[in-house]
Amino acid sequence: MTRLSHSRERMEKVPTQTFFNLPEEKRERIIRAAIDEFADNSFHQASIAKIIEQAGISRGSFYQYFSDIKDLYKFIFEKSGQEKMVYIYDVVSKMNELNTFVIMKELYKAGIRFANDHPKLALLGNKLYKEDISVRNEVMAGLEEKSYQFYEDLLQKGIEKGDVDPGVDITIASRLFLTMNLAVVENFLTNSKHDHFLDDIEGYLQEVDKMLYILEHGLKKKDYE
Amino acid sequence: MTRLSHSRERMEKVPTQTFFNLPEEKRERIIRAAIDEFADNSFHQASIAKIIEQAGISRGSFYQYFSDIKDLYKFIFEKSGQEKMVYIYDVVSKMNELNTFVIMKELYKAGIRFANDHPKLALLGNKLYKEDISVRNEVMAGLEEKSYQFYEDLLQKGIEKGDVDPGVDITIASRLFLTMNLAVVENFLTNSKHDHFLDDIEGYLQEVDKMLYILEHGLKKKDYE
Amino acid sequence: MTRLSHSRERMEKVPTQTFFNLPEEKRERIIRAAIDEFADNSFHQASIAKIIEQAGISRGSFYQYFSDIKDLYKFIFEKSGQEKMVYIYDVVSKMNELNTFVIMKELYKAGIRFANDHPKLALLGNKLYKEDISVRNEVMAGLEEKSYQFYEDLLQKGIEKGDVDPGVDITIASRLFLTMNLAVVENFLTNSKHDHFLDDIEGYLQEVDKMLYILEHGLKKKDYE
Amino acid sequence: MTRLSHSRERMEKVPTQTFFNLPEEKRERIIRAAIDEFADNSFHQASIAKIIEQAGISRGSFYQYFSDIKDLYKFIFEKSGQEKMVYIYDVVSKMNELNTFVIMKELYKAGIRFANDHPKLALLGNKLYKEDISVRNEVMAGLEEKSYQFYEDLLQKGIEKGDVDPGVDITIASRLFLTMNLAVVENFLTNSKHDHFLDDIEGYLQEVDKMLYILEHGLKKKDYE
DNA sequence: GATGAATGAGCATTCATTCAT
DNA sequence: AATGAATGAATGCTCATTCAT
Repeated sequence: MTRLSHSRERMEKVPTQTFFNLPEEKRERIIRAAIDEFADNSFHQASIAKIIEQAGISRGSFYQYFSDIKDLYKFIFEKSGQEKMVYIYDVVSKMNELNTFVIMKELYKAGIRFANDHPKLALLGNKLYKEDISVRNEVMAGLEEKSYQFYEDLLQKGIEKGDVDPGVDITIASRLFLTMNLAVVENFLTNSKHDHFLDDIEGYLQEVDKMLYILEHGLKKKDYE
Repeated sequence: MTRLSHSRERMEKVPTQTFFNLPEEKRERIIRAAIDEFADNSFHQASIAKIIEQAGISRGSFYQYFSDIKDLYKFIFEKSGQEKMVYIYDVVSKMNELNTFVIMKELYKAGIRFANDHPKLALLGNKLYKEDISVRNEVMAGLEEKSYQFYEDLLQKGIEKGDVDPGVDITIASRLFLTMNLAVVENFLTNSKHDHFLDDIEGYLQEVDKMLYILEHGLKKKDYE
Repeated sequence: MTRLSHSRERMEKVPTQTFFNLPEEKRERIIRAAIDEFADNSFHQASIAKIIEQAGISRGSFYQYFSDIKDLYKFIFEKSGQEKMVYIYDVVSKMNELNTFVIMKELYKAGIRFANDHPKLALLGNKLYKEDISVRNEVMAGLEEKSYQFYEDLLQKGIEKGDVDPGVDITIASRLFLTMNLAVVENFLTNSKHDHFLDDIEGYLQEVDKMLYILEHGLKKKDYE
Repeated sequence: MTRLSHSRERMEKVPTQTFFNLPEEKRERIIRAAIDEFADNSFHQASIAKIIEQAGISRGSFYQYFSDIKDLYKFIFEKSGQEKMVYIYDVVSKMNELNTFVIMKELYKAGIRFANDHPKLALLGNKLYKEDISVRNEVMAGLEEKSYQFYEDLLQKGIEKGDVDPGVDITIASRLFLTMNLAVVENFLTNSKHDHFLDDIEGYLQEVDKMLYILEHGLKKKDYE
């Protein structure tokens, strides 16, 4: 199990070096076409034909850059993750100073901003979470675990700081947190497409507040009220 | 002429009458094959070829029973819904008497029991919620709205009963509730497949309790502790 | 060659006696359905499925009445021919007395009236003339020859009477005559469908006169004018 | 970006560029197979399977050349039209000088010669005129009108020249002319297939003369004779 | 490195015909 | 005599992948 790395060593680079040697303009065209296709279709529905057509490259070239469509999917997904990191990073850097629920709110906000600036990347990412576990495992390759770990750490620190109820199950809470995050982004994307009430992103963030209120305080009526 | 109108009056049934005229054993075989296929594949991935092969019927026969694969999908989904209702009904009948959070818990439990007894049906139902909105609309035909309405009513009554914090946004909470329910079932199915710690369903229900604890009390540390 | 009748003797009746034993209402329903289908579709496009559906009979029954769709086609075509005869008969009975070109005109008129009263039968008949020679031979079984013979006789008598130019080739003229007749009916059916200028059939007959004028006098400018 | 627009500008060609890039021998094989199939079958009866089998190409290749069978049909029909033009052109170039009935005769002769040299193309063309109006419109796309216009112009000029009886209805006469032309070619093809009396095309042209005699002088007995 | 033609297994769907009841 | 379920060959079409140039 520790020797997973063994099989990795022998793998060819994906995408191939050829792809990275491409003039940037062309490489970008391919990436853009792939993003469009993966944002519009599920992994299995996505078609190489559409991508190469929109990118304006030949069928043969595609296979010189990627061994199959999964390679491309992985690559795009990783790129998207890096892009998202830019939005998350600010929050992470302040994780120790701030109150846990403030951090949560900021994380949600970061997610919304990312979705606002890069709707297709956000869509694509959300789509992946709906894929079959087998697809997810192949494409994300353990990255999902990392996400959970991140949220678990956040909650653990929250307990230590005295913000979070130590009675909660951290594993479960982290899953809940991630699920809600996805739902929030999905909801945002749906609404922004139909463009009602979304002239300003701030308005939408208020909706998010309501959801976070529930996450923070629960649904139960407070006795002291 | 009277005859003609007779046959005309009969609405085109889906599946066809032919299907219902089949000997039960054969009909069941087809249903089982369809459930297997839809539990393993997304709507678009599911293939008629696999279904007829497993069911042991001819290509032509399939089309004498169903006008296309969507018909079959719809039929299976409705059947699944009816089956699930059996599990839900008990809870619904006691909805007025019980505390809202107890009801929620019972609803989650019912979902788990359904998933335990009919894992493939549960899987298939969960899969549908991950399909594209267009697929969902075609197959569910507004049933999704009904689900949300059900939860909204539950919460509204909860507020009236004094169980639920009137400050929460009901729409958002109901979505959260449904999303979590799906996540719970998905989690159960995943774990029960890998069969660790799930020798008894009761053990798993304790996990659910933890999730519901969060939903009820939130993540925030209680000051009065 | 004279013994064609030999192979005929051993043939089973088409349609079967069973068909003729049917209650008239049902038999008519089948005939009507067949006419509709054959008026809308070419021989090869016509589908048994549509006919039995519209007629409200079972698949099995169809094959108890007709050995295949060709049988039905033949039967319908013959019936149509008999119906048309009703319109032609008047003219034929006066063939000896009248001027040949008057007869021609009356024949065209009879064709138009038949098409007006039974548009579907006329359509179906015209369609048959557009079918492949192989289809035509199978379905009409020499009836086409009879038509030509009829026109040839008419022209021959016309020559004898002194109406028709004895210099014309009768065989060719009869073909021309039949072709034009088909064109006239087709034109009528097309126009009556789009229903302009066809409130009265008389208006249309004037158009026919123009065509017959050409047939009678030719296109050449008359010197004595 | 300039690249992208480049590929976009290129209209989608039918057949595709791929088809035209093919080695001539292969392209010819496909064309020949298509002509055979369309000469033997109606538009709806014609099958891709037969064409690719005879042409010796794969199913997939077919769809790389043509988007569907209609594309191929159109292409073959246009090619056939161009080929026919070669035969017509001589006559057209002399249209002003010659007597109208001489032109007609030459046009008929050109049609026969075309049918003699390219019997399958002629057959296929004739077949198309028998197709449903919907098929004709899709494939010919208004070309039919042009044919009628051509004949109408011929007749109009004939009247002006003093050749043609100004009393005739040009529209009707042009239709008659086209219909007869089709009948003549059809007749020729039928006879040449059964190969009696057609050892020399000249013999057949005499038959045509007889038909044109009728078209010119009409069927009526000339009084001045 | 780039190309794009070739491939064939795969898909859903239709249909005339048979045959046991 | 009537039924209608079963069949499977045939249809058009898509697609990821290979490979010679």
